[in-house]
Amino acid sequence: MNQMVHKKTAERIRDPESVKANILLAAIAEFGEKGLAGARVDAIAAATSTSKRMIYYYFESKEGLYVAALEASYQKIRNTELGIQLNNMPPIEAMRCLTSVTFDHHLKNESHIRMVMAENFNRGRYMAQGEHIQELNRPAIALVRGIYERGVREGVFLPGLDPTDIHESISALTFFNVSNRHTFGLIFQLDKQSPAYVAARRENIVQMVLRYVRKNP
Amino acid sequence: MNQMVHKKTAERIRDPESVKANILLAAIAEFGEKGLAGARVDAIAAATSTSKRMIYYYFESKEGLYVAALEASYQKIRNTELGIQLNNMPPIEAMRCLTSVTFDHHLKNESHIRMVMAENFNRGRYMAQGEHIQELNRPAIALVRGIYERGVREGVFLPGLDPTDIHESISALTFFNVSNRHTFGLIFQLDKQSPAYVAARRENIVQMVLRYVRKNP
DNA sequence: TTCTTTATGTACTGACCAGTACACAAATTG
DNA sequence: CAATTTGTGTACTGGTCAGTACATAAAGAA
Repeated sequence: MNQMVHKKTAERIRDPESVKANILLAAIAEFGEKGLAGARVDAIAAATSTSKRMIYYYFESKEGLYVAALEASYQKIRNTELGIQLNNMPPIEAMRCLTSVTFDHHLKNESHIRMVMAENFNRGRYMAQGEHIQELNRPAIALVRGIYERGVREGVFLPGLDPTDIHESISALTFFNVSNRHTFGLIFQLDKQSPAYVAARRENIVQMVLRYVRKNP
Repeated sequence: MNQMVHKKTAERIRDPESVKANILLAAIAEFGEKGLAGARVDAIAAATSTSKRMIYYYFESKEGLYVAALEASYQKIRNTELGIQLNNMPPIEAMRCLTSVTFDHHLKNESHIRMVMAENFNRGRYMAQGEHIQELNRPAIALVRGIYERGVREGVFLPGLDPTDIHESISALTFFNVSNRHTFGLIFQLDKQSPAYVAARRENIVQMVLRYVRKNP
């Protein structure tokens, strides 16, 4: 056996909440980079200011940590979301703005996109275990619905469309632009990072959404 | 040491090509299910009619097998592709048909979708090593371009659009419908497998594409 | 103060798993 | 027919890694 040598000095100051938050940040980075199977608990521990022991103390298991990290990632993205006021724009402008901002938002948050990719690869097994991830996302629909219904009332949007469906299309187009850029870029020899490409693609997606919802003049 | 007991009877018949093909099928299944990091070479071996030894004999390493499986998956999908003739339809019908068939094709080939998801999660690192994956996909663009240019000539499509961009949008909408159905379905409480949902979503995507390319009457 | 609960660090273990050593058989070539 | 090349199976190994045993300190309760 050997002697444990603990620092008696250096006054370990306790702060459970910040330790947990610290672990979660490292976990999001690692899981986002490597996925559930590829991630290493030791690597996460090394990236924290604490030890592997604490990961198991607070999160039980690698899977437990993954669920918490997934939830934290959704929480984080929710907080940094669209601070813009769309209600005082005319509906068409608002829809254009929403789409364009969503496009940029996805581009700027690759790490979250990768968490979502990873979880879909797991067929949503772990997200189903998270308690309140679902509510975190509902507001997105409310946003689209608000704009859409206003547009219908004002007679500029085609009635009878489904806001959830519109949201899904916006998500699909903007998410894929980040998630699949590697294979797509390789196959079609596109530099998907170039400002010219990004600007063109953003505008094409905006047009696609607008032509879908707009009532023909 | 111990004695190797080989069957001298039972006449091992050699057929390298079919052994390789057999391994690749098992590899696509395993990598598609678990991803590169999650896949187990032993599991792949167990699913073949041969042994782990042969995997290393023919493919060098787990990564080597992964690259080959990815390529084989693209090859496979290419072979089962759209056998329909679109050239004798009017452009609008042809575009509707292409989109709708692509939608169903993606739904029917989850395994390939998952390989592509996995590879994008790897940031395309391995696909870049494959020799001819890229050419395998070019025909898809040619198809869209053909229909689009015909539509422009006949005056029913808006000129000035980019066929690659149209293809990307069709891919995004139909790919996302499969790739992200788990998280999306969970968040918005949709039964994305129900025939009613599938039919509605297919039609909405078709409309979205058509309204994008069509010249307004 | 003493007891209990909460929080923390270090070193280890046992399972798992990519890759290999060894043996050898079947086909091919000379 | 050798001799060589190609193909195949079995059993093992060395490293990796999720999870834990043990020890103990800080904070709070009694």
